[in-house]
Amino acid sequence: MAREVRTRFAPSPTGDLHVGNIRTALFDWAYARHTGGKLIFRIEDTDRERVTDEYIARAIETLKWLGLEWDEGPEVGGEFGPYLQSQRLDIYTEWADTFLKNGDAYNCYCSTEELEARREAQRSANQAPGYDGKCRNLSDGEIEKYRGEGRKPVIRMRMPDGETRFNDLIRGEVVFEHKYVPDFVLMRADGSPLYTLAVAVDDVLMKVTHILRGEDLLSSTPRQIRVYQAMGVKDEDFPEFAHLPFVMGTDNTKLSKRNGEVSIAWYREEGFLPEAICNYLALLGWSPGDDRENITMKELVDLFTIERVNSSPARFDMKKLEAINGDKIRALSIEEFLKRALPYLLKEGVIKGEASEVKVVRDALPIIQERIARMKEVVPMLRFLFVEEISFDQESAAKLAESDSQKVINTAISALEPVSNWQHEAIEGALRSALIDGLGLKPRNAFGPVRIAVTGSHISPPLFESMELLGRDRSMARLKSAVR
RNA sequence: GGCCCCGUCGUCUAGUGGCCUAGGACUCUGGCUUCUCAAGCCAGCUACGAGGGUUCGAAUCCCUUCGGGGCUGCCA
Repeated sequence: MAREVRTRFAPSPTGDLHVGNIRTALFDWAYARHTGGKLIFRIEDTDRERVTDEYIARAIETLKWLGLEWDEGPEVGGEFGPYLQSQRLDIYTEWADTFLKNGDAYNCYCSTEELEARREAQRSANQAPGYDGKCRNLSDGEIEKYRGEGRKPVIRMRMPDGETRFNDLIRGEVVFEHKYVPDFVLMRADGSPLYTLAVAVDDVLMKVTHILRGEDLLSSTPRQIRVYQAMGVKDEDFPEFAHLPFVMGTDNTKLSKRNGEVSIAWYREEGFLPEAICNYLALLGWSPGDDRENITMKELVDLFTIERVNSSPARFDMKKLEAINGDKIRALSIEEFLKRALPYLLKEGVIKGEASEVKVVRDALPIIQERIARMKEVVPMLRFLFVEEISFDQESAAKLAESDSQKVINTAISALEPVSNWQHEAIEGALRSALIDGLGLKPRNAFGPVRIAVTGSHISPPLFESMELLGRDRSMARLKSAVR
């Protein structure tokens, strides 16, 4: 009875994969891994006007970056391929013909304009809009007449009377009366299949056992089930459905550009770690059941069950993602941190990638590791180490020009001249005795001007370590050039 | 309009009739620490949408209601 679990992630890449897509992919992946089953990655590109090769390639890249490896699909193949629906057109045609032959489906000659007009009439008569079944039982004469007019038919599925009842793993039993499920189109007049046909055929042929997908597809489920039935699949062989709650934007509307970035590519550029994105997304609609929140991918796999998935929608919260990202960054080893930080520094031109630069970066990472929430922040944090001339923002420049600041810097220069052992302890010792003990300043007022002179900003990594990393010559030069 | 789904702190959630004077995390506020910024630590604010039942007892069960969302396509 225990058939192997086979889940599938089947996006229709009409753009970059977004937060909602990935949350679904993550759950599909986690469930497959948890059960020791297989994850199938299938591209739903029956609408080739909107799905491009470029988007498909980016979707593949994004999943790989996140570490959501699939067992069957593009690049890896599998015995039930091909995994691009655009390459399976013959299969859909064949099934549509079978449905036609068996009377489960019929040719519909209604034009788009006619349908729209009738829908409008239904609406104004306060009836539920939907196909009225006009072509369900056409006589030979009528068919002849339509053909004579040059009409090309679409293939429409016949919904029988009755109801569809299924057990959603997340929502429990759901019932749809067929009077609210009109006959739907399986194939366009040009012979191209629609989602409703392709998705059901593929799930059956690819032996998918569990369909985890967004709840927006909940009301299309009876149509899928209808296709299974027409294909002759037995009830007990139907896939199980689990409709995941939405991930929404902060303002309670669907997540979009308006209320938070959606594209995973953006999060990557910004410096969110893949494991942080997965960790956070896992918490949107699922929880491990105890107070744990910072979990690894392995723990997610171990703990993930559909039973623990929530049924109510979740709001996406950037702040919390950032908090988790910060935790993940702090958990990185220095080598790993370095590996992940380098691309950002390279991209912004902070370093060219020379070995000497990389060494400086490696030495600097420990002091900034707990100060950043996004990897991209390594750029402003470390830039001062690699520029010839530092620049000041207005506030810092003004602060530096104050006479108190000038006095502090002059004193600091004198105190630092004799320091030959340029280690942060020695630097700190010299500055403390000169500025705190000598001038009687509070640490804050003592080190502030020095910090600005050396790093260019009143916000920086720890001062003494920064000066050590910068080196004696450059540190002194910056102090001196800050004197007016 | 119709059908379907959903409803615990601002947000994500724990909670499946007594362990709940509702726990954790993020955010926010205050404090400690402190060379800035962070990190860390401590404290605080704040929730069972509403109304009826059932029960000795309800966030948990039932009904109604209100609110939010989805679908209603020759998109997926």
